[in-house]
Amino acid sequence: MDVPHSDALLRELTAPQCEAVQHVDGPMLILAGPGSGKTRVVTHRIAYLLAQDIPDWQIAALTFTNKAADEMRLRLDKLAPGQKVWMGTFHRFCAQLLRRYASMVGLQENYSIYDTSDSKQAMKRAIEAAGVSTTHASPDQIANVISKAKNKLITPDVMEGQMLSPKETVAAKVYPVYQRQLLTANAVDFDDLLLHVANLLRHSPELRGELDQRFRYILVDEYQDTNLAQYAIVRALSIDHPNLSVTGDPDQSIYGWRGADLNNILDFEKDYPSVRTVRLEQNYRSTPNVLRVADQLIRHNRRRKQKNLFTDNDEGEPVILRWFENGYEEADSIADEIVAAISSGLARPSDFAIFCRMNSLTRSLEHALRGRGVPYQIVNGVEFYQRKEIKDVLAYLHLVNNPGHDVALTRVINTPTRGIGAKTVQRLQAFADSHNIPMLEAARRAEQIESLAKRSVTMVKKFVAIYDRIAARATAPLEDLMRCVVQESGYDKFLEKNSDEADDSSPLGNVDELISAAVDFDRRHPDDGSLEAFLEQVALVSDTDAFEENDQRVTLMTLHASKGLEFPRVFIVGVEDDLLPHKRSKEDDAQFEEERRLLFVGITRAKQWLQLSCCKRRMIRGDTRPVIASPFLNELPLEEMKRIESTVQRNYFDQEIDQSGGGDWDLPEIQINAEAQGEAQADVSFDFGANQDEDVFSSDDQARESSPAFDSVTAESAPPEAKTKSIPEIGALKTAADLMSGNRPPLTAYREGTTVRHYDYGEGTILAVSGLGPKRMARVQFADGEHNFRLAFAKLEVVG
DNA sequence: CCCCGCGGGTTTTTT
DNA sequence: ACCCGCGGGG
Repeated sequence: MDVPHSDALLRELTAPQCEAVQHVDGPMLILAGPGSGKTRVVTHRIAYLLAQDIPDWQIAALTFTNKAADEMRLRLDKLAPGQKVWMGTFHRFCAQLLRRYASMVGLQENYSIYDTSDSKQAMKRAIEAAGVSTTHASPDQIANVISKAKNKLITPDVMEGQMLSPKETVAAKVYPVYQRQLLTANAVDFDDLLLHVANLLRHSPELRGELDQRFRYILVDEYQDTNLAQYAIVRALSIDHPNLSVTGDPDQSIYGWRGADLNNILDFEKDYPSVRTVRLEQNYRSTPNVLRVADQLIRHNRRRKQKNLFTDNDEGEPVILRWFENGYEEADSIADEIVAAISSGLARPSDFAIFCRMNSLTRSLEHALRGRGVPYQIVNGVEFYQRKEIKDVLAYLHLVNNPGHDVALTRVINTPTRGIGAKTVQRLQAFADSHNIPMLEAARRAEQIESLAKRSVTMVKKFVAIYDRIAARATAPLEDLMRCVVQESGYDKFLEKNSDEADDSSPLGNVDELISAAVDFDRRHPDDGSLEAFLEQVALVSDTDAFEENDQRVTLMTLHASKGLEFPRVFIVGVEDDLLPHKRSKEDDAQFEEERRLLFVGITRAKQWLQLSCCKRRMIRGDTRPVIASPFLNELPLEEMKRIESTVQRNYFDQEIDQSGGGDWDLPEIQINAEAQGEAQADVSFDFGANQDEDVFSSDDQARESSPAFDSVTAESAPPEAKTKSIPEIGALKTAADLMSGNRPPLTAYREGTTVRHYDYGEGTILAVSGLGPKRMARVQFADGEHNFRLAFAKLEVVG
């Protein structure tokens, strides 16, 4: 490791930043406003600690997302190359501790991490076993109550003794059963990762002392979003060596609904009386225009610490507040504007981000962008790893890694169908429950289960044989193991039957992509017990981790996912009552204030330009309903903002009557008629699969290559009238699409051994290609190392 | 045991 | 609009 020089680290830092960076021992609270260079301060401080000869293994930096940890690691590596400071999410930190001390909480080290849907399954089973009725508390509600309890470190026995609401009473009966079943399955849910570690530290003073000693310097990011369990963990690790430094901003606390406790940051100074508090109030990100809007808004919150945000940046453009007739118009207008800005050369797709309160609102935006050939990425909940075929294959792996994983067994025992029905599974489960053994064990003893038909016993035994053949390969490289799973289980035949070769997002293509992920993992982790590590990584990836920077795409995401990011130009849609603030968060002040913070977070992501919009009517669950503007809008400095109201008139059926366009908005009109638009969209979606989860879209040469209809699509999307009426617009559309694709050789031009050139990396050789259609990947060896590309979008020139 | 069609609930945000 | 779970027919 290269130890940096202290002096060099302090150059180019402001006085408060320097103060924070030079703080070494004792607790510190960094109140960091949005865009105040927080990551810079944290990385510099770690480098500073290293410069004081503090060993890297004594430092741990905890973040909320892997993305944030990666970013931090990258930046720290520039200051102190080769350092081995522990960086990662709270959950990963706990997962690793728990691997080591599993036996102390009754687990084995190969324990599984249940994701939300796994634990939902497990919960249903526990409810059944506990024999409670779900008429007054749904499984979801019960799961919620239990999750909240875990976040507050309430164990089943403690819960039993408390005063409880009717729902909580039901949950309290399920809770111990659920926990016992998890232990039998050698599994934990997300909350358990924290809970087990917190309990471990509480009940074992020796271990606590040892770890406190080991992790002498702890840094916590986004401290305003920690819950009680997380609080307890860092507290326990900071008693003998209270060198705990936390960064956060009470105004950006947006995870209260998940157990985050704002008091953790508001009371930090009480918890650690010797604390040094540093305020970072200068903003380096946004224009004064944006900042004033944010500040005016957040002043309306009561539970906060007063901050004085300021910036030296240029005034910039006024923030825009815009009304639309409905969600479609909103989406179309935004998409048009993005196209106009891109085609005029003023901006790149990656300059834009669109935020919304709910994932479902991205639908119409997606549609509008897709129709115009604008590439975009959606950072949303329905991710790759949630897909059925992916979960199926992973479930086999889970079962190999942990034969006690009952959720996985239930999932795969009849996938693909092999004559083991629900009744049989139920009987296996009952047998397993009564003998307190995993279901796989019950399956092995199928002949002992009296209620099972002969035929079922045979089928179950057959499954066990399949499993054993797969499990025999447990220590093989992941790629081999995964191919073995797909073959032995018969899943490959099942996939072929259900997959459409042309459809890129087909199950087959997805499984292929999973296998390439495994190949990639094998390559990066040649030695460590890779199956377990792979499964852990998969379990702990978050939605926000999917966000890719430096990618020439517009970003669509929820306001929650936007935290920690920044974009030159930001649209926030649906700033409407009952949506933001959300209907269900208006019960109490705390929730209402959290909604306000959510908008604050969104606003402060914008660097140069910001538009808030709301609609007069919005389609909700199928039908269109009138909506009113968000009460938060009245809290903004409206007089200095640019307000635009759509003047488009609509008839009863929501059809446009008057085309006079939108107010003082001076965009070129890029509307093409509705019919043509519809057709173009239909055809385009045919090429790429009408899949909402598809994270990339572009009408590039890929489409040309695979679709003979491409030319007619172009013709149809630009009807003759439109062509003669508004040539520049059509030109603009084309330019926008071209920008995304460039002059790209056909995908078949990229093969193993092909020499290619990349703008940044220079010349290189293709080592391997994999995947299908827009997901086709190439691994390329450049002078400075290997890089992976999505061929459909990468700027790779074929040399020679 | 498997497949298909219907009806009801549902979406706020996610490690 | 969409997803999931349930019931009936094959």
